This record gives sequence, C-alpha cells and structure tokens, in this order.
Amino acid sequence: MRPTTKDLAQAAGVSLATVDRVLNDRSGVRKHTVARVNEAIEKLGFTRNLAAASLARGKDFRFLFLLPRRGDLFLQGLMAQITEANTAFAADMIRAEVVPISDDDPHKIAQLLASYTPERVDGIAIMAPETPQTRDAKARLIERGIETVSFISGPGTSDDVHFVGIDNHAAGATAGRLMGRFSSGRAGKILVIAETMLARDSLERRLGFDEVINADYPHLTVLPSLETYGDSDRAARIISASFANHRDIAGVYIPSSESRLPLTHVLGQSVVQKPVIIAHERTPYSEEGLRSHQIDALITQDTGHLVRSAIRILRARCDRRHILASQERIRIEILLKENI
Amino acid sequence: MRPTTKDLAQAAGVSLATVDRVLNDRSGVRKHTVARVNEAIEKLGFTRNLAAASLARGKDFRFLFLLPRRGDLFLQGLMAQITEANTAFAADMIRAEVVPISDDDPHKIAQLLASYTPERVDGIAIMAPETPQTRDAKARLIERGIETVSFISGPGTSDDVHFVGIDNHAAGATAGRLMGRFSSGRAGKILVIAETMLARDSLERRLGFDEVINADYPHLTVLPSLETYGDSDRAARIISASFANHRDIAGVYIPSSESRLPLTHVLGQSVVQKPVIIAHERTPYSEEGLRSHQIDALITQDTGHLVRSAIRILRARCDRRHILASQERIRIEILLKENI
DNA sequence: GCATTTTTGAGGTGCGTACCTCAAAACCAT
DNA sequence: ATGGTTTTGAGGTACGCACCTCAAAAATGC
Repeated sequence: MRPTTKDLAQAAGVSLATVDRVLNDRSGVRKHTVARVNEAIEKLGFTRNLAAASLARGKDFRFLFLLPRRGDLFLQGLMAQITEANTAFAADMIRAEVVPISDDDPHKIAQLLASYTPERVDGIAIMAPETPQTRDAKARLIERGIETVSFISGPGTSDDVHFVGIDNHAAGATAGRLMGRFSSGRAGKILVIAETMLARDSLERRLGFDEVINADYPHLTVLPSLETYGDSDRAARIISASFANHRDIAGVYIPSSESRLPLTHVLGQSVVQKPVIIAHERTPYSEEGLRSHQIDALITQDTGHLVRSAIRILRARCDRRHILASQERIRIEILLKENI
Repeated sequence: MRPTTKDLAQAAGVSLATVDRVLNDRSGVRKHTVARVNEAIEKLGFTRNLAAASLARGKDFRFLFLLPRRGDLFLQGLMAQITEANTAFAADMIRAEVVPISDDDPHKIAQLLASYTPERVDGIAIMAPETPQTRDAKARLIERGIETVSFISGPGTSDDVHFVGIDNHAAGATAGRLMGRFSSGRAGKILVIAETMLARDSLERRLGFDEVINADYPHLTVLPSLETYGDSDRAARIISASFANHRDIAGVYIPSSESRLPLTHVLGQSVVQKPVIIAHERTPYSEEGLRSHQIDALITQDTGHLVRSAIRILRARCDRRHILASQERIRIEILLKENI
C-alpha cells in the first residue's frame, strides 16, 4: 500500500500536524525538523494523494482564456477546444472560460487584467502581443496569486511566465524547407501573404522562412510580404497585381493563421504552372484545401493540445506542482493530404 | 458551488442510498426511479467528483506494458517514457510496469495473459501481433475484468479493444508523398529496407507507400523489399548488392522502427547523387541523422503521447468513464531538421 | 388480503488530506 | 533559573463519495 501522511509522521518521529506543516510549507517548523520529514518522504517514497488533497481543499479552479475578439476559423477552432476541455476537466474541478479582448489595445488589456482577483480567478491564459503594459499587469497578477501563461502569441523575454505555443521562427523555417523541397528545383518568386506583418508571429515565421530559402535555395526569390489587413478588396487587388508583375511565381507562403482570405484570391489567379502553396493552421477550410490538392502542406499546432496544456500548466502552478515538460511541449506539425 | 450527491438526492426526491445505487449502477432500483435520478443529474448538471470517488474507493491501479524483448532504440525510448509517465501518474494512484515478451510466440503470450488476475493487474497494453491465440486471451481477460488495449502493433479487426497507435497504411502513404516530392522529378529506383516484412506494420506501410508512388510518381520504381532480419552481415551484403545492381537509386525508405542498422550500411555506399532517405521513428540516432542531413525526413509517432494515452484509456475504462477521443488520437508526425 | 419479494430510506464508516485550536514542550536570551 | 518565544503534539472537523447494514415501505404474486 502507498504510504500516507500517518506513515510519514511515524517514520519521521513527528506528529501529523508537523507533517502537514512541512508538506504545505507553513511556518513554525524548525529547519532540523523539516529536514527530518523530507528524509522520511524520500525514504518511504511518499507521494501526496492529490485526490484527497483537492477534496480536503474543497476548491474548484476557474481559468480564463483571453482571446482576440476577431473570430477567424482558427480562433473558432480554439474556442471549440476550450469547450471540449471544459467537459473533460470538469471531473478535476476545473472550469475554463473565454474572454474576448481587443489584442491591439494593450492599455485596455492591462486594465482588464488588473480587475481580476484571486477569489474569482485562479489562472489566465493570455493570447496577446507582449507589451510593457501587459507585462507589468501580468507581474502584478502573479503577486496577487493569480497564475498566468502566454498563449500562442510569442514568448516574452520574461522567463517567469510559461509560454504555451510553438517557436514561430522554427515554424517558418519548416515552411521554408518544404517550399524549397517541394518546388523541385524550379526557379522563381515566392509570394508571402500575411494579414499584417505587425503581428509578431508572422514576422518571426517570415524570418525563419527566408533564412532557409536564402541559405539553401538560391534559385528562389522571396518577394516583400503582402498585407491584406483582413480586407477582401485590398487582398484581391494586391494579389492580382503581384501575379501580373511576376510571371514566375513558384510558391505562395501564408504565415498568418487566417489563410482563407489570401487563398481564395490566390486560387482565383490563372497561372501556367500551379505554385506550391504552404499555409499555417488546420481549419475546416485549410483541411479541405489540403484534401483537394489546392494546398500542398500545412504547418500546424494542435489546438486541443494547446488548450489542455495551458490548463494543465495553470493547474500545476496553482499547487506549485511539478510540470512534465515533455508533455507540454507543443510541436510544429506538418500536415500533408496523407496524414491529415 | 458544484452540486453534490446530496443535492441530487434532494432534487430527485430520493435518498442518498438510492442516488448511490444509480450512480454506481447497482441493482435493486426501479427503472422509474433510475430515470428520476438521471433527470436530476441532467437538470443540476451534476458531475461526479472524481477525486472524492477514487479516494473513497481507495483503489490504486496497476497497468502493464507488454513490450517485445528485443531492445532497439525505439523500444528503449518507449520504456523511458513509461518510467516518466510513472512519476507523472503517481499522484493519480496509477503504476505502470514493463513486461518483456517474445512477440514471435503467440502461445507463450496467451499463457502469460492467462496468468493475470484482476487482484494484481487492472489493465494491460499489449504490443504484439494479433493472433487467434492472443485475441482469445484478450477476450478472456476482459471477461475477468482486466482491461486491455492494443499498443502500437496493428489494430485487430476486433472492435472491442482499443488501439493506441497510428494508421500504418497512412504513415506509409505519407512517406511515399514525401519521397515523391523530395526527389524533384528525378527518375530512378526506390530501395525499401525492412527488418522483416512479416511485421504487419512494415507491410502496411509499404502498401501505403507504393500506392502513392505508383499513382503520382511514375518515374520512380519501388524495388522489392530487402529484409535485414536484424543481422548486420546480411544487411551489408544485400544493401551493397542492391546499390551495385542499380546505379539509379533515387531514394531509400526504411519502414521498420529500427533504422540504425540499415542506415549505417546505406550511408556507407558511394553514390553519384545522394538518394532521398526517409525513415520512421525518432531515436537519438535518427534524430542525429536528420540534424546532419543524412536523413531527409522522419515519420514518427510521439512515444510519450502513446504511453500516456494508453494509460489514460485503461484508466478510463476501469471506471467505464468517457474517453476524449480527440486527445487520444495518435498523429502521424513528419519531422524535418527544422521542426525536430 | 395475505405472504413474499423487491425497492427504498436512514444511518454509519472510512478514504487521505487540509486546516483549525489549544496546550505542552522545547528552545532562547538574560 | 526565569520568563518569553518558538516549535510541536493531540485532537478535532470537513471534504464528496463508496459501500455496508438493517429496517421500513412498496410492489408483486397468488
């Protein structure tokens, strides 16, 4: 049978109360005694029974996901995953809710963060660009005892908060490698179409992409990024112009998570030879594009994994429990038609 | 606050004892009453507090992983993951142990399975080819109340047991697609080197591989599979012979999880143009091959995910709890140097 | 309507931990 | 040694549920 706190107390020659004080590092125990208890923990291989602990604590956890308000397919998928995770984690006394934010207004976000109290919220996953304002607000949240993780949107330089997401530079490099290898030595231009290059993710992806293309595929030239700003008319105009200017477009790379708008306009162009098309994120639209051979490859991150990982990390930090790093690492996935 | 069994009893107008009988479907409750309780569950949105339940039950779970005795790098990695999972799941009262088996002796495996009793073992993950003997043995295990899952090695036709692993046909097809696209229109032969084609995984992968190559890359010809039987001398001989016979080897595909042996001999050949090399599974060796550009792509499955998924499924089935399918789906991953 | 069977209620115990109180013991400086 | 402070012990309650017993109530068969 597994050792309990009683066994621990006996082995360490102290009382249950003292064991409890050590386990939940409460004050009022001499260093010497703490050491004795810890030795006993080692010796017996004691592991806290989390079931009993969370039962005794009688606490339930409330986590928030602060997500950009604009509801593209990727974000919709993300929200669906949060709903699903909610039912899955219900048994663990965990609820997760989505809070829509305007990710372009750091001041407002900081204000929102400042409004949360530990009584109502235990942890927050934030998908927003890192700014001085939000960084400060996060620091103050932690002081108040609310855990935070950076979600999907780029890792801050601050190491004190976890980041749940992928290395976008590497993701771009992966796209670059595929573009190079898929284009079969054919010389030409590469079109890069983003929603906006102000977004850090797109920027980093482009850097990684360029690095690989420039290093290993000299016959390919990456054109300056086009930005749609989410505007269909504008997208139609600039994409058509690019195809008119360059007769030798060998590939199209779409670093944004929203690929639908740029893709519809790219696919509408008449071309001699179909360019290699690589986009990011799995959505019903992009998946269909892959199936019908319109898209050649997708670089994705598993949204279900992202959500569950964020929740697990927040939960573990609430109990200052150890995190299993290998489980929480989000991988850069490559999707072809065959392994959808 | 979350509703408890007391709230349920009150809402349904029955006693706690009856609620308990319904929840743990014990006998002796009229259909009518069961329905009333279930309605109350719906209405209140009651969820069993698993922490309390598993605490009250006071049970700990013991799961076994029956893995082939031969200890190649892939299996070593798998075992490391089981050890790691063990510490991670300790808090949930779950222990996992590895039992080495000879996967070529169905009779012995069936015998081993027959020796397990529900008192000592709660669930078993079995990595072995499906045979009539093992299938029967599994069925008898389930009758005795021991849960089983098929692990990595091919899904049986029987739907009553879960399968934790990838679709090997699709994995082979993915490899085929990459081979076709990476070989840049260059015509030639494709060498397939397996440990043995008696293994169902290798067979299915090869089928998927051929399907794609034959359909979309007519300039590539897939040669009959070479089998090393894990013998280094034999590998050296047959691989050298193949390279001598065919001057135009454009690619090498290694469907087995053990890629070290075939690869060392392939890399030793002197060739005019380096063939595209695609292998399976991430090991320290194959990872290094990817880094040093010796291997062009790896098709892998996440061993950590495999192990945790098997444990979660066994655990859920012990409590006849619902399984979150999306979390347990093992993906076919593509690894390039950039997204290692 | 009777005896018999089935269903239900009431109540208890225990799981391993958290957290509380109060008193006793050990330690410390003077 | 004295008083004051810190550390420890003993004991309790509570958490939500599983599982048990025994008696009462209800349904059933004849």
